[in-house]
Amino acid sequence: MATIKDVAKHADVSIATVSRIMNNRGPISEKTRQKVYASMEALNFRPNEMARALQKQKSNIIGVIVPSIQYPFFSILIEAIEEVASQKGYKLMLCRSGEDEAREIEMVALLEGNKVDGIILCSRVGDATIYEGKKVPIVSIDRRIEGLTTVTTDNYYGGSLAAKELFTCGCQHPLLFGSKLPEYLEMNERNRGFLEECRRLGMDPLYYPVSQDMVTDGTIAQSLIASLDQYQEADGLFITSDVLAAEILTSPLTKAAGLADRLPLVAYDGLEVSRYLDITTIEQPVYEVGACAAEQVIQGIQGKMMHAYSMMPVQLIERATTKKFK
Amino acid sequence: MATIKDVAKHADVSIATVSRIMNNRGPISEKTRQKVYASMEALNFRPNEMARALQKQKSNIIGVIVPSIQYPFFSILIEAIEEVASQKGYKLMLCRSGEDEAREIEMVALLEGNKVDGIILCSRVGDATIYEGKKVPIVSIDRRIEGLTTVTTDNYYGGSLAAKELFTCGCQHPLLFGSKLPEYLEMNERNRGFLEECRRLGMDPLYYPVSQDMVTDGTIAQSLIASLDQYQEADGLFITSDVLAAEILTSPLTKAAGLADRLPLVAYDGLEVSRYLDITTIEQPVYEVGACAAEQVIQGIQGKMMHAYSMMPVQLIERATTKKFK
DNA sequence: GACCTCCGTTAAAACGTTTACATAAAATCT
DNA sequence: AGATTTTATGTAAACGTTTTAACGGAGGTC
Repeated sequence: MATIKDVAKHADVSIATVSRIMNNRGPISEKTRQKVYASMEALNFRPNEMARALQKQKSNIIGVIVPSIQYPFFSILIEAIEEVASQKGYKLMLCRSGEDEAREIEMVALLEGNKVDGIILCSRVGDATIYEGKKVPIVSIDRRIEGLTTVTTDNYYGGSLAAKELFTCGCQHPLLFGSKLPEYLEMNERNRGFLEECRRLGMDPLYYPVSQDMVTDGTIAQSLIASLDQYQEADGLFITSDVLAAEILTSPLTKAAGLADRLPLVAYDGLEVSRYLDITTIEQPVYEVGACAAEQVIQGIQGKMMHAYSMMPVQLIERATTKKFK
Repeated sequence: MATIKDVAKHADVSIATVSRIMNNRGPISEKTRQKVYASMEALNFRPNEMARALQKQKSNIIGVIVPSIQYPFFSILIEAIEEVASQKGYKLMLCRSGEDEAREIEMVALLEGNKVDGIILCSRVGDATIYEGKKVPIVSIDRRIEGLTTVTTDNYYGGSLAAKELFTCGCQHPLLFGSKLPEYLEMNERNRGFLEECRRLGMDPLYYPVSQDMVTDGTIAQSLIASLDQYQEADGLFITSDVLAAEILTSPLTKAAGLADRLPLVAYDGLEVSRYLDITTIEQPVYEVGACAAEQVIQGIQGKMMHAYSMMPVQLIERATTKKFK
């Protein structure tokens, strides 16, 4: 691969001149400029971005850390981030933390070692105070971290929308079926919003926390059946993710139980799958969250002010799983 | 951020010693080793990977180019790639080409400029001969490119499986409904395999090519209805992607037409959505394709031999959309 | 002609590493 | 004890850029 030296030699100028032409700085006569362009062309020259980054102390790389890549929420997020990043001249270094605290910490360190200019972090676990002192701008998604800028959606309102929707279906004892979450996650707000709104509306909500294991090992439908056994009075369902709801609704177990016809259901996320299965859901503007995070982190990189906290709106998408109960 | 110089000064040794300790090379007395470790600890030192890459002429970065990030096929692929890459000490630089030829070329050049050690490329469009001369190892997914190693699945067999399945449903005039594809894409083989197998079985297949636009602008169900109007004799459906099939099956238009009850349907890909909607499909081992591509590219990086061509098996997943016609 | 200014260019020192080579000290052999 | 090997360390030149400071020449002013 040709280097700046080769170009300089070929064009019979100094490397400084070539560099200045590449970066449009300093005065350059039109003649040399053309000569150098020609040489670049001839040698098929591309500057070595690593050398550049080293010298300029700026890599134009944004690091992204997600728990999973293929989970639809995250893949949309990544797509959004890449779209605004690439449009503003940044590249993406992608890491997967797998919901593992140690891995997450390691990924941040790895990105720092790779001198990324900024980091977008979807942290789900562990103590986040370690991120406070960092000099590289970090944007956290869906988790408030002291000192970092956070982008999230209005989970509390989303939860309350779900409650209202079940209320209009005539529910008295809606069952909240979703992961037990640490307080510090914004997602927890959707549970809180739901439960509080239920009480405000005079309903008597039930809560059946599920563990992450059930989701991955395919016993989730089973536990729903179990929970309905336990809470005989349950007359409505709030399942806190579309994917969870899809797994449950399409399981032979729940189909046999005629679940879909017996209980109104509201899910959460607004992913494609909810549309395919005609599930009422609370839609989050996932794409916008990603875009906002990317914009924020770039602001930070450029030394401009970042928001401390951005919250995007959510909305109810009314579909069959509640409509047919009205 | 502390550099190797700071560590050297702090430990009162030369930077060469620190470097040697970092890389476990050359003899080092236990005493200095401990001293240096302590200094690294104290200064919270992390080597600058860009400087390292520059010097060693090896970045430990693999570039990945996909048309879209959020399309499930690709997000699974990326997840698989990242899994084996990170396990072998490589990082990922992720690019989105958006099915755009110019962008794709630009992305390859960009990755070269960033000195990635290898590239995994999902090329869908344009003339691929430009990639032939490259010195960086490139693995192409689902597209044969002269001189590069290719990883794909047995599309021809997949197509023929679909034909057989429709045959056992008693079809005589199955309709192939899928994107019109350039010859050079392996995906085209699934069309060929389907059509040829149909003829071998004595069926008389129909073919309605769809354009990419219909998929994105939501008129896909409409065109299916149109195609069925045109081919009144159609008595079975092969839709060449799960997502397409899902869009069609869940559209109000086709629901009204009672499509699902009238025509047996085989889709393609084996994505989650096919399970949710209980669609018979041909499953591709997407994860394994990604893993294989990553392994191959790493082989190439290490100067070992790469396969010229790897083909993974596919399998029929029989579900409701054909079962109920048997 | 001496002095200044501007313009175009270059030489050389960074950026943070690795590594070939040199060297000093310690250990082993006569 | 001296010669030789081995072990541990340091010096300095790379890697491919950017950028500061310096420089030579052209043109203008006095």
